[in-house]
Amino acid sequence: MLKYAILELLRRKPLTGYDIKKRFEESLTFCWHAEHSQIYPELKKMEDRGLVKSRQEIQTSRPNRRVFEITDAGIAALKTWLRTPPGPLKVKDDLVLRLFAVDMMDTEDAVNVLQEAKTLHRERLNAYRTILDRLEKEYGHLPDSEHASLFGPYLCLRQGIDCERSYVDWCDWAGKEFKKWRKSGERAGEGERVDLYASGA
Amino acid sequence: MLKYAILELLRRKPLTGYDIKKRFEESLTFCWHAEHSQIYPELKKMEDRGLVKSRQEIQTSRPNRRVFEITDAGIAALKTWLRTPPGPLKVKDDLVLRLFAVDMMDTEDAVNVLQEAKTLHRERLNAYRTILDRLEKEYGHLPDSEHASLFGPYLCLRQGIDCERSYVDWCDWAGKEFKKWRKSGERAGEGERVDLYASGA
DNA sequence: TTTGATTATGTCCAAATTTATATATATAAA
DNA sequence: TTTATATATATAAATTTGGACATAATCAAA
Repeated sequence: MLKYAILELLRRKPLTGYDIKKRFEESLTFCWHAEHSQIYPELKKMEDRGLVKSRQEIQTSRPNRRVFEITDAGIAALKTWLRTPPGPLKVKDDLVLRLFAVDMMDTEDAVNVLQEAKTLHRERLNAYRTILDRLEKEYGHLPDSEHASLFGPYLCLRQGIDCERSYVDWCDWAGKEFKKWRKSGERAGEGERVDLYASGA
Repeated sequence: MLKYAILELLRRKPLTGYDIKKRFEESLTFCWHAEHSQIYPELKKMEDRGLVKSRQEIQTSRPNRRVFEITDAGIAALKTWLRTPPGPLKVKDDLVLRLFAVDMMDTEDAVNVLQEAKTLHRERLNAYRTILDRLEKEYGHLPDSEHASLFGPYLCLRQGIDCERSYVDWCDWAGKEFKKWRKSGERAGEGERVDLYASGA
């Protein structure tokens, strides 16, 4: 799928691998993620298959950049993909997974982890809001804009914003709830092992 | 990390690979995902390293089950991991990624995709709510429960619930917004290509 | 003013993870 | 009769991660 994520970016503007990586980080973290060591080879493969084409830009101060541009074949491939049914959403959330076993954690560790998560997600939230605000300022109220290609980002950024806000709120709530719980005297590892599921299954 | 996700489940109760897969699907989709073709080999590796141990249960009607149980070494490994800082959250959301290019999609396709997404996420939402409700019925108000190991799930399920509810709402909103937009006459592919970012970068 | 961190570009490779598929068997439910 | 559930094994292919290696400017701190 990485291929299509890249095509969606290139459709808007020619970019280098470096740019693509940054955009994933800055504005698409709520729906995609890739390391640069994956992006560069992928671009190469895509070029071999004619989905993108590239040109070197010679620079003196910085390493030369290779700028990739989408081709007609790339646009066609993107359109085809858009018609295939989406697969399941996959999440790997290290933090929430840890908190599942919060009763085994030191109070300090748990509080820190929640605090850091809150910071991270608030930053993302702000980043998305900033982008959306700027778009609205530059192009007017988005659903009415003449720039059809901005409508998708308008929808998606809102998903990111909603999602991040709910995450931030949850961090707050969970932190408070946890502190109360610890104060009220529960100790790590106490109680029998209990399963989450009713019947033997 | 899969290893730790598994340990978190086994800590509560011995399970087969099949059980583990089901639990991921039923109650942890908002923070973890793995196929059974990944789970079984992982369990084997974990057994080699002494993190879990297993026994065969002979069955006549069904294939024999191999039930895995966490060892002391497994618990120790889990505790150690809990003290390491969480890495970044990674999401691959096929659907949202598609919608980024919603201006290239047929109206019908887009509406369908949003509709299906809504159904899926509402199902998950209900599943999480059901689990939480049952836990509260069985063990009382969770933060006050004597079962310390339920406090983590209490926090995490709420994260899942918040997150899914926000997703469901967004599907509704996005669907309406999209229909309005299409009615108001914007046509696919219209307008110049516009970049999401201000400065050349 | 030297030192270190960050940004801007990438390449390359090994290792680990993950997916996709095929193969089994047997019951029960639709 | 097909599909779903329960229970796995096996293997190839693809994806993804993590880290090392480059280079050079700029920016901030000591």
